[in-house]
Amino acid sequence: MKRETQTQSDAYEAVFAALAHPVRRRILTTVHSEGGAMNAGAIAAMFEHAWPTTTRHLHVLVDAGLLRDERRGRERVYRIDRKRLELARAWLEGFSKDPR
Amino acid sequence: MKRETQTQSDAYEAVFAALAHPVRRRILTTVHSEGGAMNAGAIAAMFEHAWPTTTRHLHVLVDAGLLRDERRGRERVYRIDRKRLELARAWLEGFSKDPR
DNA sequence: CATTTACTTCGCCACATGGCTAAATGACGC
DNA sequence: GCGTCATTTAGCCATGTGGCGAAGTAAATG
Repeated sequence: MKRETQTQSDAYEAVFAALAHPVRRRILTTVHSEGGAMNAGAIAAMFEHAWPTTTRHLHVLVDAGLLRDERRGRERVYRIDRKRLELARAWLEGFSKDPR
Repeated sequence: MKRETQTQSDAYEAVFAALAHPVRRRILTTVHSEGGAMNAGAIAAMFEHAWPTTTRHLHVLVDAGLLRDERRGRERVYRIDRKRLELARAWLEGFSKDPR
């Protein structure tokens, strides 16, 4: 789980790459609809694939800054960071405006 | 260049996968800033990589419904389809609203 | 302190993606 | 019709991604 400093374009890169996978999009929508936070077990239970596969997807989302993780005893809670989603939304919004 | 009917989730799939690559995002922003349409040559000229590589990226964007292509004599014009970008933007906007 | 619970980390493998060069296509101008 | 211009298509190869099972770790619990 690399948490390095990123340039602006690296941020777009990580965010859009993270959003590219249907499992990761579903993780985000579900966590959001559950109030913004869920633990790893509840997230892994949503899918038929093996747990390590979910862990890997969660890493991608954390590295992209779309989720933050926090240990709570022996559970791990993943929480949505809406600022990063906002970044992607703002990029897309540029196309609704006339170009400068 | 497959132009098949897509379900809604296939549409998200194609759009977000297409947006995942920096070259493809740059194609979209540049075409937009040039008024919404550019021909293949002008797009290919933006990049250092070989032309067929650009063609391939253009295909991905067309298949995702983000660009439409049109022959104009021996040139080919690519035009942005903002409706599909709107689809992605709307998906992201869901996170700014409280979950139902 | 040994076991169970809740995950993550480690290798491994199959398939997808994105780059290339070379060859094909289709329209235009002579 | 022949060459040339604009661009795509066809194959090829290296690297990336996403799946797996097995093993590891850290906190709670008996």
